Amino acid sequence: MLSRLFSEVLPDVQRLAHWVNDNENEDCKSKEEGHEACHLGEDELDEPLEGSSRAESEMEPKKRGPKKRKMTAARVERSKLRRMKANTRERIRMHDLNSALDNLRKVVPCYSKTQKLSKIETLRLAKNYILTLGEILRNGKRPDVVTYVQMLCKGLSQPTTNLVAGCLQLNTRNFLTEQCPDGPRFHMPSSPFSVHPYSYRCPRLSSPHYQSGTSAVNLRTHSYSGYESVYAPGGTSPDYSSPDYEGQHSPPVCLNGGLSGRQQEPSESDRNYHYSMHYSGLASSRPSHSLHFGSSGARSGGAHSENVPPFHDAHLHHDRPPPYEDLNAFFNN
DNA sequence: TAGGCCATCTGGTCCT
DNA sequence: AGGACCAGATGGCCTA
Repeated sequence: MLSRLFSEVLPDVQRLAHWVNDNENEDCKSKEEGHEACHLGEDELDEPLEGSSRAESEMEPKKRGPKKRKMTAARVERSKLRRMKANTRERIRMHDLNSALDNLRKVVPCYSKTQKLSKIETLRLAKNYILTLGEILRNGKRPDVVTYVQMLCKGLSQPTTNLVAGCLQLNTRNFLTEQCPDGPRFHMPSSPFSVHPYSYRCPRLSSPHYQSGTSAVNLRTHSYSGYESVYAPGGTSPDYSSPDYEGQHSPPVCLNGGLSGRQQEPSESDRNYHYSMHYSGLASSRPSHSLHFGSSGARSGGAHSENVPPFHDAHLHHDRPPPYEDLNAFFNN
């Protein structure tokens, strides 16, 4: 399934190649055209090498390394041209990278047109998403919605966590109540997560779009230290101890702050309802749970719209291509 | 104003 | 020689 998930993204990545042709920077083009027309003179073919004169070679010991060529005007010009071409290539390369990142943003659980996740947050969320899906397949059952959000939000900044939780329509109070039944320790009996004592805030994502007024979702997530416990109930967790494991470096998250949002505790069915909205593509055969709200459905849903003002254009992916049908079938079994 | 994020330029390294 | 990739530097934009 995961391979099919990747194959979904792969074409997008491959399409990036075409971007080069479609998005050639006009001004760079013209610059280059101007330089292409520049004919390099014959003089540069037999340029004298710096310090190559007999007198110099006799007086000074030979220097190691490539001999420096005298920078004639033609050589300087050609060097500039080379640099400009390199700059153009680099720019295109970075644009490709950003396009791929945009495509990735569209397939991770939470997508907002107006408030994009930062690059690093996108990568973190994507990683968590893949791990979560893998864990779901490995365990053969749906995780609890709280666990699901926790898994998705590991290592994410507070604003991103808020966004994801908002996308999931997760009730803040309920989440925290479950997560920290005995007060400020924020330690779930069912969760072996440890809690980091400090928080990481992303200024951009902590904008009102993410945390506006009553809808800010304040969740306390956990450091990576409890990863194995969550992802490997059967001891089959990936090796998170590898040196390159991002959890070592990513800012630990501790989401705190005042609670707001809905005052009512959602019922179990309510929670499942929210949960399955995220899985709507996965559980569409459940009439009471499937909800196609896309970018507007969340608002039209009415019952939950008051909980998601900052995420008005954020949506989950219910119109996903075939790879998600696997999970759909899975969650309907 | 500080800090985060980003785009771009640039020089270095590696490979063909 | 030239292209791909990378990382550092820099400046702009935005938000708290």
